[in-house]
Amino acid sequence: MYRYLERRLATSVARFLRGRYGLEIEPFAIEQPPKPELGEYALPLAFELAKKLRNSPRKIAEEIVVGVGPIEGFRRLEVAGAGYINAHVDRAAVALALARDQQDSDGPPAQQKILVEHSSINPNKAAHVGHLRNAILGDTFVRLLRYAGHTVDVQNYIDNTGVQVADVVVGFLHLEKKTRLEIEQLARQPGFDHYCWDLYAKVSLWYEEDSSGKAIRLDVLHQIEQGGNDTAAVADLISTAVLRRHLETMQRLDIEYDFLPRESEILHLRFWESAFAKLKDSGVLVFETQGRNKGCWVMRRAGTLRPRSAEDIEAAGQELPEEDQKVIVRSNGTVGYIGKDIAYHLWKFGLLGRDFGYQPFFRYPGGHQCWISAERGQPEHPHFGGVRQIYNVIDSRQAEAQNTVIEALRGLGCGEAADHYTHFSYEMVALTPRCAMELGYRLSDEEKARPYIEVSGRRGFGVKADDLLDTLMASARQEVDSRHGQLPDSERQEIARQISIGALRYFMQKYTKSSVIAFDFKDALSFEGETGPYAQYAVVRATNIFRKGGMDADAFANQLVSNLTLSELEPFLATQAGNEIWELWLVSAKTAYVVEQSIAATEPAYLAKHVFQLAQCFNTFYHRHPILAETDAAKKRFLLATAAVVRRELVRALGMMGISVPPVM
RNA sequence: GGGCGCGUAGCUCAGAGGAUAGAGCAUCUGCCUUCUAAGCAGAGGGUCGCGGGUUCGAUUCCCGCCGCGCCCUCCA
Repeated sequence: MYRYLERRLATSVARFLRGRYGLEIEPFAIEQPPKPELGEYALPLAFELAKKLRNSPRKIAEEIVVGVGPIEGFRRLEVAGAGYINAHVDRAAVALALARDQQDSDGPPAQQKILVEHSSINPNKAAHVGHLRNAILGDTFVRLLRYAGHTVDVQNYIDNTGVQVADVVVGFLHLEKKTRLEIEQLARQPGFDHYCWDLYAKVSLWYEEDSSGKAIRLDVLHQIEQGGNDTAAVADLISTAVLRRHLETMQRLDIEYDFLPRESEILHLRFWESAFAKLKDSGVLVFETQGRNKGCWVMRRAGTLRPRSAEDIEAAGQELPEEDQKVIVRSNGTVGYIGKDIAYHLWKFGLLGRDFGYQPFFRYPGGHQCWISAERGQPEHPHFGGVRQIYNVIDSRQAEAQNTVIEALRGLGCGEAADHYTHFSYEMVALTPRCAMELGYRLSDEEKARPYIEVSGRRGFGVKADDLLDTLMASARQEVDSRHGQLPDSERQEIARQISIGALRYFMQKYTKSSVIAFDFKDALSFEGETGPYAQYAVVRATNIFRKGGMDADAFANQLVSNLTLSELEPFLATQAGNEIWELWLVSAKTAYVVEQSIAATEPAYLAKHVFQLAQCFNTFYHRHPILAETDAAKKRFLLATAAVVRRELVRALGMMGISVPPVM
């Protein structure tokens, strides 16, 4: 609604500017005035035009206000300040449309499938807070896209043949001298991923102390990549068990996947062969015959194409400077991970000419089936890949690698695919020095002085996802017990679960992507202020009003759709006194607009801010208007309608954040 | 050295050409006989890293510095 009116306003003003002055200056800025009584939209347009039209901003604004004439859905335009044009909407009409839950119709959404890749955790140890940020951002983005009407496939890429898995295999076979049977037994234990966490740190330490380690690692890695041997079997056993643990951890947060493509299939189904041929033919890859990278197939690293003078290019010829090279195929003939990634992404866009086999892997309690790649799959399976648009939720440290893959696609003549390849880049989760010390890690003086310290799997340094969830759960449970001791244990448990998830998911989404999260238990465990539970609590309060009043909140909201009339809203919104409550309706009307912004900017934090604003406005309203005590029947109905609509929008927006609301708190 | 990002209140962060720079936490002062205080109201707290430039207007855009982080391996 908000978005729709903004467009209508822009079109009308643009039409006038064209007709009256012959000006084409769309798009122009449309912002929100600082106070509700100043209207819903503000155009600073006249300031810009002042010089062009040789007139004062105020005069121009007046001319525009008079000239544009009436716009459907708007009460009036007026000049304010030194030359702002403020637009006032027809409040009651907007509110009625909102109460009726009328969605802006942009025509049918494009039914093109979108592919979102997120999580992609190395299956060699337990997931940590950094992985949680990735998965939560990715999952919320999926929910946003689905809310906007898109069909989305969720993929979680599994690097089950890389060095990280090899390291843990080295740990089991060479350090702990475990047999395959013993590893199998361990892998069935509940905390297997946590066991691997410690083992991985132990192996990393051992490499530093024992120089023979690196050679063993290389040998193990080669055997894993090759497949069809005992070492590879052990690696598969370990990575599959850890993967299951990761899926279970994410399940705790209501995060599910559709498909798990594995690197082992990318290798064994020879995806690279097809990609390599294309890359050579198109000249994206060149064979280096001298210098450091002699004998390798290399390509230009993304971001190194600097504008150079003609002479420079002449002198350098076709040569790619060594520092701008990225090795894709090593001199021993093996492929690096960017090469595999290029092949994988050609598959995503349906440009590779090969496909995975598919096997069912994990069934979620709701019945949803998650598939995994296989060399020989089932004949019947859903179709994955071959999409037109993709989003990769990968942290910013891989920006250059991601851009290199995009440039490879472009170089292959797949510009269309490259344009629809979005690296959903976000900053890492680090620990505050205080948090690191609380966890018992020794820090150097230099580290203590830093604002944050990077998590390191190699050092076993970080906060494990399950541990954080457990801590949050215990803390929430304590709060629930202190308030609702009379409720049965299972109910208290479920409420605590919802609150702990709400706290965690909100925490991970309230920061913008470009901000490093310096993790601290104090902030993450907070249930007050700008947090998930704050927003959940606002909904619970709204629910309570209806319950105490002998009504059902959802039923009431549903009735409004057909029941409510313009004349019931008009008297309470069109007045000065209505400003404060109108703000609540206005913020509620913005949900669709915020969703659009969040998707366009790949920024879930916009949605989190919106949720908080809604909850905050509602709490103020709640405090100022004792609804059930209201004696004026018409006013009471209006206040109830307000509560019902805000509640609906809050539940909806929280749902997109993957946060559900308990019945009581 | 090159690339990317960050620097805003004591702390953690929003804001990205426009109206008086915001929020949460922390500190202090009030408010539970009321639809639940996981809440509300209020107070203090700012040379928006520094210096230039563009503009009617810059915390926001451009340039140059300074500080911090990440990436730049025939690792993934």
